[in-house]
Amino acid sequence: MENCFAWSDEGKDGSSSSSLKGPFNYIPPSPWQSAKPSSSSSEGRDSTALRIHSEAEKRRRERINVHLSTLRRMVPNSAKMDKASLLGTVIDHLKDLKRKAVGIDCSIEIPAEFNEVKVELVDVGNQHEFLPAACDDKLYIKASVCCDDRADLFQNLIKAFNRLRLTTIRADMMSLGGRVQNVFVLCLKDFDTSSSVSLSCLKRSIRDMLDSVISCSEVPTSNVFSSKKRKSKNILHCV
Amino acid sequence: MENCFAWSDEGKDGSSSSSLKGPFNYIPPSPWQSAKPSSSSSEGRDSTALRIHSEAEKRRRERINVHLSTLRRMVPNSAKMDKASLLGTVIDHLKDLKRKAVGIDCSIEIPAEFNEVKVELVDVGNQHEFLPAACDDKLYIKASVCCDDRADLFQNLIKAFNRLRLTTIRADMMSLGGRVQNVFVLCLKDFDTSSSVSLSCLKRSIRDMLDSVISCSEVPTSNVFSSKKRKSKNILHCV
DNA sequence: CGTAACACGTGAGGC
DNA sequence: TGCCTCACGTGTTAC
Repeated sequence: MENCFAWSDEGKDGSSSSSLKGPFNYIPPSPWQSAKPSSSSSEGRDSTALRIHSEAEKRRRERINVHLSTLRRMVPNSAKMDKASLLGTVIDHLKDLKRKAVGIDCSIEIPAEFNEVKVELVDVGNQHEFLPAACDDKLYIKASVCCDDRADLFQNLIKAFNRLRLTTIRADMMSLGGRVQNVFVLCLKDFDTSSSVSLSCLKRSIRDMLDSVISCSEVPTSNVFSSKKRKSKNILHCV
Repeated sequence: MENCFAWSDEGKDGSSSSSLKGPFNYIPPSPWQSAKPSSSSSEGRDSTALRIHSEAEKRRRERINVHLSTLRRMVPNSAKMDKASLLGTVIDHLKDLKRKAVGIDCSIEIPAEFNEVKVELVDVGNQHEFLPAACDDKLYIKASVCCDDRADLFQNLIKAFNRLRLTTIRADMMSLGGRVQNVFVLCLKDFDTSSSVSLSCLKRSIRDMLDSVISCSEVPTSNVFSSKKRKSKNILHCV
């Protein structure tokens, strides 16, 4: 329904068919002899110009709306939002992500007193609407553990990740008073997005694995960081 | 364009009133006696309705455009971009930041063979057009050093930051083969955005300070990480 | 009935 | 000149 007024679509033939345009009954100055290009053909040309103009405008609107739809897919809970609100939340997300991107929001926190294991999917974009953690056949997972510091903890965790075919992309760590908080970003490569693998099942496997690693009661022979080092780390992260 | 011919839309009142629309030269039925509400006021009411309708539409457009302007300020080089392209770059930035936010892009790299000091302002938003690193009177700076690992390096750096009244927000570190790469996010609080402080001067101060700290030739008594620890870190960051 | 949101076609102005 | 972008007013639909 691009142009319901496009009666003489190509406009080649002298179609007086054009007549009706607009809601009102007008005899719009139809191109009487459209075959004749010049002379008094300003009318026919105008209608053609108007047509291609409105079509171009439609294309422009569509281009914008496609991008808006993409943005709508990228920010959560934005379905049924009007355009202005959508852009508003996009702005908020952008600010938020800019702060996150440089670590200002300090997502890694002081190690808690109690042991804790967390596993969550990492939302990396828009490729898969209901599978936001997948991107380019890679699934990203964030796993964090908080427990007593042990010398072997770190490599045990890495080994366990490898056993689950998870690649460690990045690790943040913070140690304080014999407690340690580790945050890992893991990557599951060659992830088949069409498979019916249960993500919650995968998450549970990782969680169980982490639980077993940190509850493995080895002697806390020595902390990872020397006391001197730990002292300097105390200065850190207090913002 | 479902029904472009829907002139007698609701068809309630026999309003041919709506008449003027479109580009044709009509004397728009101005509210002759606007004081008189009813009677044969379908004309006046319609024109009033049309007016508030167009005003509301104008407000809606403005709301959207305000947000677009904000977005334009938030993404670089987007002045003089048309709306569609602007939204496209916003989408790209959003994807990019989402990846950065979770550390997938692994901005911290393997320590290089040569010593290196980098200082850069952190772009955190839109508050100040030509001062993107400032936000809520805070100036954020990212400083990274790459040098030989020494036991005292870390706290010396922290102390030096404190001397410059810089708060350490976050520290990433990676050690490999006796070399260390540290990345700090620093915050300069109560930053007066209206002052004529030269940012390049501030950056130079920080850079000079870092240079002097890492070139201070103390004996590399012991590395920060134990060899066991370093081994496990080698597994890391290889993606 | 009002209100709000959207798509549409069109005039204006910039290369 | 022609194409592109934008703002505008309007028709239409949904609550």
